Amino acid sequence: MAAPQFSSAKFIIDALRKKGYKATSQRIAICQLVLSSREHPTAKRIYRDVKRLHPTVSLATVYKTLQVLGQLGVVQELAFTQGEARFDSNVSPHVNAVCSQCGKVSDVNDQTIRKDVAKAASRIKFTVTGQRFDVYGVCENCGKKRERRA
Amino acid sequence: MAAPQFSSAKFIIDALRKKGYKATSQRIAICQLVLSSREHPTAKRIYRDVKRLHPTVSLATVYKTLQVLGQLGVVQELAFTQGEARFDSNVSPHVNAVCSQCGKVSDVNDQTIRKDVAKAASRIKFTVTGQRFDVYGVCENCGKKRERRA
DNA sequence: CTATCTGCAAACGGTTTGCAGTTTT
DNA sequence: AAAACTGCAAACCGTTTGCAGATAG
Repeated sequence: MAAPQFSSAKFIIDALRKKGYKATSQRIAICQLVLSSREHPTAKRIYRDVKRLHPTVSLATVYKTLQVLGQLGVVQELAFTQGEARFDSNVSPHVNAVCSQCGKVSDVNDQTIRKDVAKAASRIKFTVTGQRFDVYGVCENCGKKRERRA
Repeated sequence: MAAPQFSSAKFIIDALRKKGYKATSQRIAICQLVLSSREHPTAKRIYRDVKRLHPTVSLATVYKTLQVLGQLGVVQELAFTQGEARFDSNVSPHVNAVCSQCGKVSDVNDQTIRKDVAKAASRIKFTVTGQRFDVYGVCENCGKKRERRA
């Protein structure tokens, strides 16, 4: 069974209409950008990128569309202590490795997370709808830069 | 070996001075409240509580003290998509079970998280300084309320 | 005595909202 | 034709900052 083409226009239009949302061209463009990105982009980043296709698009529309994607369950918003939120289209359980030097967020897939979530939930009789697992620190690249300086 | 009395005045004053911070009475009170709480309080909540002892304290002082506690490494700030951040004095790896109905955040300790973090980090050569593991959903209490309604 | 801290009020910045006009269905 | 959406500007709200006076070391 092939994975569905989450970021194909057809798939997106269908998914939107199925839930009663209208498939406007701005919305489709934003969805494609977000769903095809592995960079955990911020709203501003998406805004800049979508302006290439739709120069008049507004940041408000980007935010509204990101909320729609959240409702569709295909994007998770990651709020951070400082600065903007990032939007993650990887919705399956995984680790976000957040570099405090360069800000990059990398996904590390790990099948055991699913079990951890289930175990923790069963211990306190909690019904799970989602999860977030971040590790904070320094990525390989920034670690090397540091060494060179030292 | 007994656990250190993280929330005793003496311990806090020592820890502050050791890092060059002054031990003012407001600061000590805020630290004691945060370090002894298992409720993952918001800044406003701490502000309200500390006002009982220090009626003239300001929200700004609360925020500044929370930053100090972060620097001391004894409190972690948890930013959420909507609403205020919460402050967690449980700094060892654990799961935060966040109820979307009542907003309560419960800790679930789990020794395997430490291993998961190490494993993910080694896979991408990441130097870890901290972590956050949330599960989102409905707590036992709110689940029961739901059942009753149905 | 000096450096740091407090409390106030104003600023900040990311996100949301209200609304008039437009587009989708 | 009705319902939903866009883009704009203003509002919002949690958090941070600048500063004058107070306090700790």
